[in-house]
Amino acid sequence: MSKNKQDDIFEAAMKLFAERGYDGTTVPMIADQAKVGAGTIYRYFANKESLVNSLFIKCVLQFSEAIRTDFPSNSTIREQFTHILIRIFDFARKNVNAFIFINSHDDGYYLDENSKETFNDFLDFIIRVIEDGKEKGYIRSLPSSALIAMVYGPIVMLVKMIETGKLAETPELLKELEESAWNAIRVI
Amino acid sequence: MSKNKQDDIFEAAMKLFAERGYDGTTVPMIADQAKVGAGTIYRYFANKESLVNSLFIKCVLQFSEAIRTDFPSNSTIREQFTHILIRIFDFARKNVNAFIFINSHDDGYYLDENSKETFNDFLDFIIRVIEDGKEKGYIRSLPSSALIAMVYGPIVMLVKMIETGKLAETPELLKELEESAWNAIRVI
Amino acid sequence: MSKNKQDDIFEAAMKLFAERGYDGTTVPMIADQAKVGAGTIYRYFANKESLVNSLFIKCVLQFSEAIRTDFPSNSTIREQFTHILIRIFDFARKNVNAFIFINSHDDGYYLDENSKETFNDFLDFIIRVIEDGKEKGYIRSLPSSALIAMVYGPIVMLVKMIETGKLAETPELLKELEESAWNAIRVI
Amino acid sequence: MSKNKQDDIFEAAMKLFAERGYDGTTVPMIADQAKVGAGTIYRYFANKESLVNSLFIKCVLQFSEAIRTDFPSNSTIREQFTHILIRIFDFARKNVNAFIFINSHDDGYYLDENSKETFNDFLDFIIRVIEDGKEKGYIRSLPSSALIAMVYGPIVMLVKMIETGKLAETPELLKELEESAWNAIRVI
DNA sequence: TATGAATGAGAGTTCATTCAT
DNA sequence: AATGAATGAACTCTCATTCAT
Repeated sequence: MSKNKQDDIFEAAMKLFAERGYDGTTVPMIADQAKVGAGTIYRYFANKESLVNSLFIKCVLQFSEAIRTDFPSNSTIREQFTHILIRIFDFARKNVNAFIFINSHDDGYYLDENSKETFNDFLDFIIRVIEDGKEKGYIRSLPSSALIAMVYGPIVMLVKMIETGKLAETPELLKELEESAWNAIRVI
Repeated sequence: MSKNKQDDIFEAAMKLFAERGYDGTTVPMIADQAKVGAGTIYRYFANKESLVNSLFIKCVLQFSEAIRTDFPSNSTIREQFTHILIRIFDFARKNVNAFIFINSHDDGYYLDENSKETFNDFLDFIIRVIEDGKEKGYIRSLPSSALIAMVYGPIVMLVKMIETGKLAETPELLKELEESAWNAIRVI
Repeated sequence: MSKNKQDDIFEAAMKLFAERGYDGTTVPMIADQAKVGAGTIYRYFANKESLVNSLFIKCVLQFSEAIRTDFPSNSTIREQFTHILIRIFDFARKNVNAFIFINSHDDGYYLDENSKETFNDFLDFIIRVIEDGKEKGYIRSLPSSALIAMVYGPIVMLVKMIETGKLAETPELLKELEESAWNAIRVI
Repeated sequence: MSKNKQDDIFEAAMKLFAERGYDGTTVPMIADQAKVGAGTIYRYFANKESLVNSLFIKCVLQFSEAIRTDFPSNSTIREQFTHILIRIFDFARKNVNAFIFINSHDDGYYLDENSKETFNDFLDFIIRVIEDGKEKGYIRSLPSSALIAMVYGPIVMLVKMIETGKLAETPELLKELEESAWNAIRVI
C-alpha cells in the first residue's frame, strides 16, 4: 500500500477515533484498517495511549501550521479573522478526520501533559489575536475563551453536519458563516 | 441513597458517560457510583447498550420538555429565540451532566433508531421555530441545521468550558451570548 | 470441587510453578488445573506476580511453622538438629510441591520485598540455631550460610530425586542422611 | 565482539538463562546481549528450544571433560574424590554461568532425549566412581544418587551463594567443604 | 551471511453478563 | 428484588519466528 506504515497506522487510527472515540476503537480494528499486523502497531508506539497522544500532537501541529502559515500579521483584525476562518474550514475540508478527531479528543483523560501543552500553545495563538482585537476595540470585551466558543463552536458543529451529510457545503454557506461569526464577536 | 434504584443507576451512568464517554465507562463503575450491585443494573436494563439508549431518550425528553414548556407560541420570533436560549442555559446549569451527555453522545454508534428519532423530534421543534422565523424574514435564509449550529455550537462549547472551570458563568456573559447568537442568525 | 476457590488456585499454581517454573506457567494453565475460569484468578489476585508472591509467602510461613512448632529450645544442639531435619523431610514429604516451589523460586526476580523478608525471617531462625551451635563449640566455625548449604543442599536435591522417582525414600535413607548431614557440619 | 557469532549467542543465552531461566529469557534479549540481530539466531539454531538443548549439551560436555581430564584412575578413592571436588569448583569458578545454567535447567520440560542422555552419561561417570568406592568399602552403602545429592547438593547451593554475594569464596572454605563432603559419604 | 521489520498466535488482563444465593 | 462471585470472550500487549533486503 503506502510506503510508510507509521502513516498508515496514524491514518487508520485517526479515522476510527473520529468515528468511534478512543475507547470505542480497539487495536485490532486499527490494525485491520491500516492493513498491518496488530503487533506492528507496537513497533511504532509503546501502547494505545502513546498512539493517541502522538496522533493528537501531530494533528494539532498540522492544524496550527495550516492556520499560522502566511498569517497576515500586519492586516486589520477583520482580515485576520477572515484568514483564520478560511484556514480552519480549508483544513477541516481537507482533513475531516483530523479535525473531528482533535475536537472530540481534546479533553480526553488519556491525554498527557505534552498533548495538553501542544493544544494550549495552539489556542494561545488564537487567543492573542482575539486579545489584540479587544484592545483595539474591534472585538467585544468578553473572556477570550467565550469568544472562541462563539466562533469555533459553530464550526465544529457544521463540519460534523457536513461530514454526516446533514448539510451541504457551499461557498455561500461559508461566506455567511464567516459573516455571522464576525457579527457574533465584533463590537457593533 | 434515593428511593429509586433505577434513578440511581441513571444518575450514575449519566455522570460517568458525560465524563468518560460510553466506551470509557464500565458497568462496575456505574454500579459503584450508583451504590448498587453490578447485577442489579441488569434487573433494570437488558444490557449496557439498552442503558445508554434509555438514558439518552430520558435526557432528551427532559431537555425537550424544559424548552417547550410555556413556549411563547404567539410572541415575536425574537422573544421565542430568547425563551429557547434561556431554557437551554437553565437546563444546562441545573443538569450539567445530562446536557454534556446528550451533546457528546448524540452521534454514538450504539444509539438505536428509537434514540435517534427522539433526538430528531426534538431538533424538529427547534427547526420549526427557525423556519417560521425565516419565512417571516427575521432570520437569515440559511439551511436550518446551519443556523442551529451557529446558535447551539457556542452553547455546547461554553457549557463545557464552564463545567471544566475554564470560564466563569455570569449573568452578563449569558446576556451577551444571547445577543451574539441572535446577531449571528438574524437578518441585518 | 473444593469449597475454597482461592485454595484451588494456590494448589494449582504451586504444582505448575514447581514443575515448570514461574515463567513457564501461564495463567490459563493455572485456571485449567484449578478448574476455574481464567478471570476468576483476578478476583483473588491483582495479577500473576501478586499470585506468586502470595503463594510464596504462604508456603514459606507453613514451612517455617512446621519446623518451629515444638522446637526443643532446651535440648542439645544435636537434638535440635535432628528435629529440624525430621521436620524438613516431613514437610517435604507431605508438601512436595510446596517444598520444590520454595526452593526453585526463592531468588526469582519477581519476588517483592515482602516475600524476600518472609524468606529471610525463616532463614534467620535456622541461622540462630547454627550460631548457637558454633558458639557452644559443637558446630564448625564456618559461615552460617555455608553450613546451611551443606545441610540443606543435599535435602533439596534428594527430595527432587525422590519426586522424580530416581530414588526411593526409605526410613533408613533419611536416618543416614541425617547422620551424614550432622557429620558434615559437626566439629570432629 | 568475538570472531564467532555462534559462540556469542551461546555466551549470551547462557548468561541470561542462568539469571532468568529459559522461559524468562526472550530471543530478542539474547540477540541484544550477543550483539547480533534476532534473525541471526535462527541461522544457527532451528528455534529457541533447539538453542537451549545445544547449549545444555555443550555445557555438560565441557563440565564433564573438565572433571574427567587427568582423572587419577589409579589413585585412592579419597584422591579421586578430591580431584572431582576440586575440578567441580574450578569449573564453577571459571564458568559460573555454565555451572548455574546446568544445575537450574537439568530437569527442564524443554530438554530433549539427547540432552537428557548427555547429562546421564556425565552422571554415570560420577556414579561409577562412587560405586567403586562403595565396593571397596570406603563409601557408605547408600544409593549412589543419594550420595551424589549429599556431595553435589551443597556445591550447587554454595556456588549460587557465592555468585549472589551472600558468601565469600575462600580457599579455606573450599577445603572445609571438601572435608565435610567426604565426611558425609565416607564410611566412618 | 546477517539483519530487523513485520507478523499472528498466544500471553496477561478486563469486563459485560449470568446465576446461585 | 438484590447481590457479587464467577465466567469466558475479547481486549491490550509480547514474542518466537519469518522473510525481504
